[in-house]
Amino acid sequence: MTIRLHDTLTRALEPLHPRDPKRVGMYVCGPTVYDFAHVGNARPVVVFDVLFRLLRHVYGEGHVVYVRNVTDVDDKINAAARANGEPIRALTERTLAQYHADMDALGALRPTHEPRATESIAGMIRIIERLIGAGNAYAADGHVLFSVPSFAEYGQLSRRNRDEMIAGARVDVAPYKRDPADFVLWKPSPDDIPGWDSPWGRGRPGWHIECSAMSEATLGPVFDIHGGGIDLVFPHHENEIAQSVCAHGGTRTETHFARHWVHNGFVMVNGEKMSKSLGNFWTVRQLLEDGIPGEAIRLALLKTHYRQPLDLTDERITEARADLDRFYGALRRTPPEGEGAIDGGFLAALEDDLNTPAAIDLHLKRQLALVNEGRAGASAGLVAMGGLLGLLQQSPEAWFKGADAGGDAEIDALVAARVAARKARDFAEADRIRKQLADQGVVLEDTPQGTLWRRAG
RNA sequence: GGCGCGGUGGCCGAAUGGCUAGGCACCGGACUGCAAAUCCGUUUAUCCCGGUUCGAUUCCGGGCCGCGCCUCCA
Repeated sequence: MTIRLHDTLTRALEPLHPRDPKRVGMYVCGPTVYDFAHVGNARPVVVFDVLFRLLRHVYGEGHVVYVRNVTDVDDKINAAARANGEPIRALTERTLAQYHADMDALGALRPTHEPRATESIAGMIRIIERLIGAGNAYAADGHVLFSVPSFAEYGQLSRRNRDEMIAGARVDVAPYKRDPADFVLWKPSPDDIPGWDSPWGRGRPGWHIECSAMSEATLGPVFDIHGGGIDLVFPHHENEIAQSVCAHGGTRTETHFARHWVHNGFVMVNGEKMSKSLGNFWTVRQLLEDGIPGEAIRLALLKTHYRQPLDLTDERITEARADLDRFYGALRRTPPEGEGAIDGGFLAALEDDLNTPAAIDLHLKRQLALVNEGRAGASAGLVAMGGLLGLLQQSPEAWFKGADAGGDAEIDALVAARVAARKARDFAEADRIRKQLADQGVVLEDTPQGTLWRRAG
């Protein structure tokens, strides 16, 4: 079966036919590194990680190139560094390291390439020069601007026309723009702001140009999938298309740039949109520090289809933890042996526009039932299927007992004492110990193979 | 104001022009020294108003509500 993905360009499900099945290319817009990643940043990372895993499964591990950029030059970065009184480079390095740690905790694989904007300036300048040469851009007042009227297809992705945008504009039009819709490719930098020498003087790139340059450098002018959050459709991806298509001497998006556009929906928290003024920003780091396992956050994100709006709530996270308790509980009682087989229905659900809710609640849960039933090979299948979702890859002991081994020996001793009490049919003592452990958040489970324990969330 | 997305049972959440996923929770039962885990069983739905149709939750129109974007917010 072919993978089908919803394409923002056509607003319909489109079969994925890679240009080269030996080299499937995917570009996803990455973080601007000035602050901790919040759950809204985490959703595209997890969603496209699942797509990456699916593509690797279908086309082979070595045949998928996944690129996620790092935006390390940006006016928000400059402002944050100034506010912190720290060098820009220190801020971006520290934030990127934290980003990596957080995304690792969510079980996201590292992309094949992670180009940085600051290391891609030369490529940006080359594209800007090409655009000027082709009549799609012009220098004015130290800036270089993209001429939107020069690109007839402009607005196709977001389905806007220029009249509507001008009517709705809420920002004053800069005097050096020939057309109100024109956007900045390059802008001058004063001495106290990062800048690079260019044919137009010392300056820095506009926001959109970096992705045009980095995707071209890593994937070539035309590649298969471009992804990101739905809020990037306009203006970022619209402008990126204009730049890249025109720089590649073309007119049509799907023949001169990304062939499929995939966008994930917005995230809300406990029924409200996240905002700094409401003080309800859920950073991944904070959730982890609150003791919520990254895998539970990941599962909570994947239990909603990626294009749907997602309301992340405390209850959803609790439910995801309970799900994982069941999965890992079954794997603990029935350890997997050998290579697992991936259920056809499960794979078909993922190939059908990444239907992770169906894959999880229908197929993965059914596989869990098979494990509990004692079906041969079911455990290995469960782990293999989980692997496509980036789930169930740790040992059950690690899941239940946590990385923190402190206190394990003490618990083991109490469990042993209770086992002895039960053997002596001293149930009062056995129950006393159970209660004592329960008060510590430790839940016991007597099985034919012995007594197991776990730390409850 | 313009453009776009969404509104399914207590909660979550797919799918679909008719054959009415699934999960979680709840309740009942089995099992268990007691639990936990597991298994079995019961219950609840398609925002409102029109239209098309033999038949709509699904298609079309209108309304209400929530959300996003409208030049640098994932």
